[in-house]
Amino acid sequence: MRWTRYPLSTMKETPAEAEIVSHRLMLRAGLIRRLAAGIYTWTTFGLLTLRKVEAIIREEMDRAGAFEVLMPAVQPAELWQESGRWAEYGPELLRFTDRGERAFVIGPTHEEVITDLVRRELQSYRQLPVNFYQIQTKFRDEVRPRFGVMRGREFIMKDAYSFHIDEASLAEGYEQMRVAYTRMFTRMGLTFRAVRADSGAIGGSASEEFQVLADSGEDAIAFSDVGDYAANLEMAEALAPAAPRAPARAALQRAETPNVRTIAALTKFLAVPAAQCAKTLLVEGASGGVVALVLRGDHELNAVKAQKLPGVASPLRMASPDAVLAASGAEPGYVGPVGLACPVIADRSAAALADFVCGANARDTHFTGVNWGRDLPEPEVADLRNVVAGDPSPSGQGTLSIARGIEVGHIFQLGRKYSDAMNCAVLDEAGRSTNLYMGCYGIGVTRVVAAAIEQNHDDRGIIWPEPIAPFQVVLVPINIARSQRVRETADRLYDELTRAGIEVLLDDRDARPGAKFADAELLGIPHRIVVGERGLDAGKLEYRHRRAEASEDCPLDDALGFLRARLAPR
RNA sequence: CGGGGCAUGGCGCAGUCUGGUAGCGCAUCUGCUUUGGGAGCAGAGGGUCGCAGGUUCGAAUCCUGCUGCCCCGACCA
Repeated sequence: MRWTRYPLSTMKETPAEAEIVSHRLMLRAGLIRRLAAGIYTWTTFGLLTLRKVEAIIREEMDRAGAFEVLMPAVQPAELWQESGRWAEYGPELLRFTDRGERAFVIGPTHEEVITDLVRRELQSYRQLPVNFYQIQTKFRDEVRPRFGVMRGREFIMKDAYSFHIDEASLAEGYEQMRVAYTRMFTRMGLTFRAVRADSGAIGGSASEEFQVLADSGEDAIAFSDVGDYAANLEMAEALAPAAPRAPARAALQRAETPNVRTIAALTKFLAVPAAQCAKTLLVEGASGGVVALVLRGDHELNAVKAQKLPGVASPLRMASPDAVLAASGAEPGYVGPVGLACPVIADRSAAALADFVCGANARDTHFTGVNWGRDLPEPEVADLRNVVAGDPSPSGQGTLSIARGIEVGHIFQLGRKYSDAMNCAVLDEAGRSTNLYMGCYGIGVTRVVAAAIEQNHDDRGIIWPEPIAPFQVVLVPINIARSQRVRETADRLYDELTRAGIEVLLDDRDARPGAKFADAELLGIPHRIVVGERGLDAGKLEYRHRRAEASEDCPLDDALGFLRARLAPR
């Protein structure tokens, strides 16, 4: 493509609304333009990448044996009333009526429509299992759309729904999707993890999120350096320390600690490591009263784990300062498990402490040399904390790292929720009507593009992973208006590379070199060839990969061969 | 939904407090010069100042209402 004939406009300045890198770069590079809150136009240029992502998804879904369909964006309310979600779904569901006052929704997802289709079309277990997918525009009236296309209201999603005669078949279908997703994101050149997720309200036995790793991600995930264990931080189990608790050596002593209310202050004041301190949090109990949760000083409470404990109120609520005073006799900052009347639950690591430091339940006082079993009863033990980097993996292999991720895909075993509600059944081998088991599998297609940028950029612009780059090569002729030699060489190269099937953007604008370089870097095209008088004199072109620090020479008479050796196979 | 903020040419902003000719940078167009890291000079085009009322001789500016958008907290692809 010749730049001067292409509807592409870049921006030097960033629109004020753009908060995160991918949003800024997508606007500056001209991939998207905003129409309304959370609603964007994809430009001709932006579509190049979007279509590549879609193509990879299609190929892998087809390879996995799924069948593409295209369902309507507009759906009748009756289906949603039948599934029960008309009432369950909140204001995120965009509802409207047509001229005949009939109620409709704009689909945020398509379980109802596909279930309706399948119950009409399939009659026999012989037609199963089957998986239908589509790539289609969805609408969710998000409370707070933000970050451009990352959390838009209108977005493109690949959603797939599989149907099975029994749970074993569902598990197989689910596993096939897991494999397909892994192939897709690998092919897109993204660094990602399949993460165990809380199957949550939807229910079902299994659920995994596919998270693209990026520092700006909204989700924290823990993953092992050995094997493929990965889980949401809330879900990752913190194992008990491998070593048994050390024997008590120190004597229980009372220490004056005026105005020392935090672990940080305590470690300084008494010159003890945080890992030798116990912090005691009082939370509301399930049936009134309070419960003491004891953690090591260097650990954080995991609210999801805590509120799952039978004695603890769910959702988790911290006890009020008054309740803390009433239960412990001290204000927050001096609470400790010694002599507490309320139930005490210790994190596995805290329970393994010996000779530890904790609050003495009296103002300006702590205990040192505290030991479970000797100075206070052995506590109830539970997993209460967030895992931290370096913890052993719950899989038993390797140690954990913590990273941030962007959720780009989610696969679920739904079970029979929709087939029961909507009476979606076939006849089984015995001729009995049987409701089907369902799986559902989503990918945020538009979000994938944003996530790819979040993961792959520098301060100059985007750095596209090659498989989803809008162009493979950018040709930058220097001083094209003056030098006929440069122009002719660039034209010839452009024709040659294009004929060879390479996607080339020729920057044939009469612009200064600096402006062209800056734009090429902003657009993030992986391979750059510079044509200039300087090089031509020496029979050379100049090549540089978008990630490379420096340029290298490229032979003028074999640019094609030179490039082919560097382009990713398609 | 609760809290805060913004709305002035395509983009980024000043002007609003203290009413009086609508301005700056970038971008765009023309000409000349320039050409290896976002050029210089000269000129040009482009704005119902979010919308509707009101106050006033006069409103971007003051008052009222509305709308749109952005940012901070509970979900999701």
